[in-house]
Amino acid sequence: MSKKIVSQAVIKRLPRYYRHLESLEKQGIQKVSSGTLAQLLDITASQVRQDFCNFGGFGQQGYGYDVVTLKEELANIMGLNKTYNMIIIGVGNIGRALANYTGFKKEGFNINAIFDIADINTDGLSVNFYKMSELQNYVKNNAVDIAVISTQGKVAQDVCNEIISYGVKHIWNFAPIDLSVPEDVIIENISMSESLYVLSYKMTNKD
Amino acid sequence: MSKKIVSQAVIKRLPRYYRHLESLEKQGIQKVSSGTLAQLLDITASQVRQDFCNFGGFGQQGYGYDVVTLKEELANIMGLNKTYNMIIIGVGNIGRALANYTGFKKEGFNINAIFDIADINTDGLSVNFYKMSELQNYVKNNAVDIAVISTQGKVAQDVCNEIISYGVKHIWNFAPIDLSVPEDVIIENISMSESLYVLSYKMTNKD
DNA sequence: TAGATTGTTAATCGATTAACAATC
DNA sequence: TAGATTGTTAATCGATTAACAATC
Repeated sequence: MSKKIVSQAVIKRLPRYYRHLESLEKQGIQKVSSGTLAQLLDITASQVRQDFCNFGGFGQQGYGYDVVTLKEELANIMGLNKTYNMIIIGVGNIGRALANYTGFKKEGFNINAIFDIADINTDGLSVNFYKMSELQNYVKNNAVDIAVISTQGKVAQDVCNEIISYGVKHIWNFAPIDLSVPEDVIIENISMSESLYVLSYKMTNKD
Repeated sequence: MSKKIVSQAVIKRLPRYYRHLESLEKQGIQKVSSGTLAQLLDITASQVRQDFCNFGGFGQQGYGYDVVTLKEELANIMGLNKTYNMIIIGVGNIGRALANYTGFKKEGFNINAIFDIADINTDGLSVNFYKMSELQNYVKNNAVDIAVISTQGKVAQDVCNEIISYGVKHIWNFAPIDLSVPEDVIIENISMSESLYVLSYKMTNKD
């Protein structure tokens, strides 16, 4: 059965809903209305209901949404109930930060290894380090659901091609480049410089 | 004179155009057509021309766009021809990575100081460290165009309020929270977890 | 029951795409 | 001149907002 295609705009709001629901849960709040969620996300109540309607609707007329249930539904939709094995390629500042960040683990994202071309300073690195030459062998012997690319831009495409050739299908890309990948490979880009330039744009063009 | 309002979607594409133009320039390519740019960004040529038309249009019929000129125009539009004084608040993994990253400097983004509540390990930190108690005084005596918030989510709103009270007007937020700010404060959010969850969504829902 | 609030359809708004005259 | 390609208007498509019957 083919699901309705959910728009990119909706998908990007899901993590925000989730975050606010976590916070409501922590505050011991049991139910929430589309109006309240709308205020929290700074969108309209109509949009909140439309968004959830994409997935079937989780509310109850006259009551609203049960916080825990809605949170769990969103976790399922986003695949946060699963475990992911990840590796990082590129031990720059970002690679190092990601390797040492423990926050993703509680949602099932495990960072198992970090790779670089060069022998690097592994002081204070809380993940096993390997040389790039060991990558192929590593991927052969270990599950790798997601490869994080945190290399410099100029080598990112080569690294990307290499890991895809080893069978990795999902890439989280921090390198400042638009990577080309085959149709069946899923890629998500995050770019600090793009974000900073947008800030700079806003500063330069305030009304 | 009030400028035409440029949509968020267009603004987000500007850094990508810029990046590809830098690359074309480096390759020694002098002119580029909307069609070629469209291929590079994986959008339509029509959209490329519409985007530039928002700012007046920089091309020449029958020829295309001059790479260097277009790049410079976009730099001006995004405010990359200026210098920004920045401080970082929060010496976690991300704060540390940003402090040590030197790549933004060449576009005029200078990171001058980094703050934290606690006395932290300043080994390998390439930016001056201060305690939060010194923040007010620092802001009084030094220009701060942009404050980067890289604290934990739970203290981010307090930190945000504090720096705004000292007169800082522009915030680059890495904390996983939707900050409330006065109307005249400009904020740009970047969220790793949101990006990772979008990836996880795509993996879970590949049609 | 009366009030609240959802799910969903219809209306509106805005962004993307198509088309083409202008012109280099 | 002929071919290429822009800038811009019009058409289409998609996302957001409004409205309201259903119902808890």
